[in-house]
Amino acid sequence: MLELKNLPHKTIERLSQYRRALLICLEKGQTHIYSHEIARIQHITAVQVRRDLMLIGYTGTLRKGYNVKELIDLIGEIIDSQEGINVAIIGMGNLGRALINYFSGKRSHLKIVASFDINPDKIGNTMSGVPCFSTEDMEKVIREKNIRVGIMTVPADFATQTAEALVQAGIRGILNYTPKPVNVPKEVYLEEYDMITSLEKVAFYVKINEDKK
Amino acid sequence: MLELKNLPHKTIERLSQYRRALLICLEKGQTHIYSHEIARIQHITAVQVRRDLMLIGYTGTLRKGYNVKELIDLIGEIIDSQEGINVAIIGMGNLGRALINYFSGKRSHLKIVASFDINPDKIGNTMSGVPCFSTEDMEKVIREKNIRVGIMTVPADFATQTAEALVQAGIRGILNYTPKPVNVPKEVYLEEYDMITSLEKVAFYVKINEDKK
DNA sequence: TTAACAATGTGAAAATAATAACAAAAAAAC
DNA sequence: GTTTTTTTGTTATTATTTTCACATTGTTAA
Repeated sequence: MLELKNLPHKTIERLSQYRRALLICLEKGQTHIYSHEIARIQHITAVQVRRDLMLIGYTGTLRKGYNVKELIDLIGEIIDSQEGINVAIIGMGNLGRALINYFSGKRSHLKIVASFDINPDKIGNTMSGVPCFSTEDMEKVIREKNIRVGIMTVPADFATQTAEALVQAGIRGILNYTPKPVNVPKEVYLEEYDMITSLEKVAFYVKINEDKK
Repeated sequence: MLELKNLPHKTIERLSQYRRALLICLEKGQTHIYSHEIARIQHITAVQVRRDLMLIGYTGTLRKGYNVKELIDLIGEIIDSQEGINVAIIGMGNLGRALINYFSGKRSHLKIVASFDINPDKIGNTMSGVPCFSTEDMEKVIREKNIRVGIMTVPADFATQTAEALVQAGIRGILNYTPKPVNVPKEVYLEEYDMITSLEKVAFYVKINEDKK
């Protein structure tokens, strides 16, 4: 059987991206797509696409390319959890709200079912169908709603305690958007992303490009 | 001379992160730090830290570690642009606002000097000191204010045209937060980040971990 | 003084990821 | 019906990134 565990991390990321491109193609009524078409959309090479698809065991049709619908379904089988995964957003600031709007209804297997905040004005409200609870009730709500992934969008000063509370509540994965790295036990999958780093990276390469001339 | 061009991309990202950790140490009055301390904060190995510092030519003191202040300054010399870089945010939705709050006053060499939107209610306002202009005036403002980096936080449907307009205005780097990949000429540095991909990746590894048991 | 320790710095090796090269075969062109 | 073209699938190669292993050397402690 296909060993999902051994798929390169980068391949996982690209599969998610291929699927999104493919969903757009499907909407447009396109039934087949060539590796080089996917590649052009994603700014990568066609070989890379074919290799990724090879790794997941998908076979296209020579000279016709890949069946859009089939490939979407296969990627879903690979990366999605069969029973779906419930997600919570912790911190209903601008970033938390951006994420809720952004995700709402986008992926059926990933459902944002709760948000948390400490601001009493926000608690009890609903946004894009997602109810906001008090951070104090986090453990209770996470267990009741079977929430397995938490997205942290709290201020940096609350990062540590939020991560601890999530772990305490039995969370299985954390996506940390605060600029402060957090520690979790190894059975919790942690992905950190820091916007300042991305911006500084862009600025660095802009500088380098200018020096070059 | 040190060849900045040849620093691995990953090293650049980590340097930005080391600096942030170091700034916190500096605030706390810590004068020296060991490689394994930096490593623990960033969830990486001490060897990785030492290797990165070796690449930028920084030498610590045996058994005392690295001088926090010196290292912060050196990282600044490496990744910052001497004359500073002006940045614009295009799209004043939740994400755009989150970024403005997030960055404001954080890095002196990276200044967000303008934001753009199509909503007349937002145009003319100022947020965290950043004035909002009409998207129609983008080229003019970007040239006048010497903006070199643009952060795209517009809805996906506007991604393509926004990127084209930025390129047209002579931008040198783009950080694209829309879920739609864009095309730019090779002299413009492009960094794309997609929140759905990150969330799907977390969900995937959560699934894998659970299957394992 | 000298042995043990704890840290840095780095060449070599391993792991991971991307690219090149090309065989195979369906479709199109002649 | 044969040749050319186009596209997939895959092996081999190269490039990048991380880790290992260990020499080196201040510092501490016996």
